[in-house]
Amino acid sequence: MLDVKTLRGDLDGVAAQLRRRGYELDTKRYQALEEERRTLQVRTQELQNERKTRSKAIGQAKAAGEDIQPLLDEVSALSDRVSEAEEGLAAVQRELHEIHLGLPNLPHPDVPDGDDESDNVPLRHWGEPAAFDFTPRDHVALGALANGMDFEAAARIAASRFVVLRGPVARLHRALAGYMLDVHTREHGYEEVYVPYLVAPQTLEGTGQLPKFEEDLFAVSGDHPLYLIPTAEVPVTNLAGQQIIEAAALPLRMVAQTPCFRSEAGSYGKDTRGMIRQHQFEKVELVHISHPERSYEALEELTGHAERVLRDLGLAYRVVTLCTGDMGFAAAKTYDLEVWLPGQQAYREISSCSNTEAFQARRMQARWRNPETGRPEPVHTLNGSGLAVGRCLIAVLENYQEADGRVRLPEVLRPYFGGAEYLS
RNA sequence: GGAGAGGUGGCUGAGUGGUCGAAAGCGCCGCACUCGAAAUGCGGUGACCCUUUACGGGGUCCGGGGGUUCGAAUCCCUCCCUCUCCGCCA
Repeated sequence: MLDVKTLRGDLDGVAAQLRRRGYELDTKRYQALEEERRTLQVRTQELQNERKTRSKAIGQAKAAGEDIQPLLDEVSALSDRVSEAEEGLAAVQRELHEIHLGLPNLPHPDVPDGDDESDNVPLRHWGEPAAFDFTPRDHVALGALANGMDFEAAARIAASRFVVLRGPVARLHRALAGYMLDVHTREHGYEEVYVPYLVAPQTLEGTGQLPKFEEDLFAVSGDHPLYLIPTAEVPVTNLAGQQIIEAAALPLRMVAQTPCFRSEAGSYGKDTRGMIRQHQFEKVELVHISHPERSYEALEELTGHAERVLRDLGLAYRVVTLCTGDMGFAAAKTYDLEVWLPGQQAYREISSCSNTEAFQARRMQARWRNPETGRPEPVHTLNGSGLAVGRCLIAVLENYQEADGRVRLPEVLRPYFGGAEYLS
């Protein structure tokens, strides 16, 4: 949610910034609604004040043993007028609130303009795409070779866009997640958290998935309206929701490994082969709850923490700054990490690190106490994959394959395999 | 799943349908006392929103929602949550 004070004070400025990311705000309608709201609110509060004062007087008169009937007659109609005013105000406020919930975040000034991913700006590279003296297989072929990746079984017991991993491949998957958690908790100072995978609608509203993107989610049938989380960002960031955090406690850094569930509606033709785009995948997620003035330093740090994993694994990657048109709804600035996949001869997204500034914090009322003002103010929230485990599995398989189809293990993963050099 | 108890400010915990955003204690902040600290005394100390250049003024909030009433923390309905006992279970 944007700051309503900014919206009121600089509506055209806000509209211009939203236009950068392709969002057209109807400023005339907004202005009109806002004026209506102001009038109604002032009027409503006056009426409430009158009712309060008069009711108090009745109480006093009664206590004094006076006849209160004349007073009662006098206020009899007032109550209805108050309710009427309250309802009118509530309706306008609901309408404004809906608009507010639908507005995407403002892009940071540094974010390049653009329409889609082709306008993203590469920032830096690390490592060189692996050279093979044979034609590298993709992960589907490698997985089949090891009898460790079974899409048919998954389709049989669930649906397409699921996978069953077996044996060494399943173990590699677990090792990757374990390794990431170990690095982030031991060396980067994150607190490991275990969170619900089903969350309430207001939680998804807090991070921005609802109300606009319900079609991307899986809802669960039952007595409670619950959704499967599309990312651990949702439950973990919301841990700060409805809280007032003392300044000394900032920043909070949390890491969680969770499955992520996405309906992938609207991506029917895309990445149908293999594990690239699944309805369920595992991710190790990093979340920062930051002091507002330090959130951009935090974004660099967080991105660095995700990069660290790729470097440790010896995987070539690049960092790109997303353009205004490719950024997520809640983000003010996003870096994507793209790993080299020999099977596709392309860099593919493996992590996305964003600063949402106060956008999510306002929605979920995540605040800190500013010692300078003594008042609660919104924190800044950041999140990033550190990393997407499924895609990381693909990257390791494809980058570490040898001519005979065997897969060598990156040094840092060998302790998770009893020191073995090869996956088996 | 069955039976019962309860959800009040940072915490503990009072609260009669009427001047209650709410006693008291603790905690925290300021001041006084002190060389300093402790103890003590005095004062202050919730969130959200509207309005105002400012000083200030006003409204809402006692788990959520709805109702009764001139007036609801207090009465009624409903949902959620917590605790205790029983059952069941990883």
